[in-house]
Amino acid sequence: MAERLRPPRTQASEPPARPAADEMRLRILRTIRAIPAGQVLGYGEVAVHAGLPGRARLVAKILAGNDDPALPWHRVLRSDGRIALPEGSRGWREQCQRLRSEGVAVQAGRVKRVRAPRDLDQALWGPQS
DNA sequence: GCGCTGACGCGAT
DNA sequence: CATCGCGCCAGCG
Repeated sequence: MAERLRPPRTQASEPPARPAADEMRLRILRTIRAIPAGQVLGYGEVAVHAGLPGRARLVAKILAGNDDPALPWHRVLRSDGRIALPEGSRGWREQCQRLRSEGVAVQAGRVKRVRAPRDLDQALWGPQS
């Protein structure tokens, strides 16, 4: 066999998985659809649950271009519990309303967490205690 | 192929 | 506790 024309990628520390664009897209959408009503999740957390750690901005990108009205996009917030959309914008108001209609307490565009900031991973999943 | 952008995250101030 | 700055990562011109 001929030598490898492809220089070896130094596998010092496992290379981050890079699924195809639509694959990532599907995983992210699937994760968001899995968030139960009345609960919320951060962009970064969605990415992690989708098996795509570090792709919080990709999650945002997907949501920005989403057209599916059935997608519970309103259950996705920033890691600090704040709504990501520009305050006062149409989407912002809509998100507040949708969350409240599910029993989520929203104040000043922010969802109250049950735990300390460090436990967001868990807290975001269960704001209802 | 390069550089800029963005519904982000997190530590520092 | 509010802001700022810098890092990350794909998508897109």
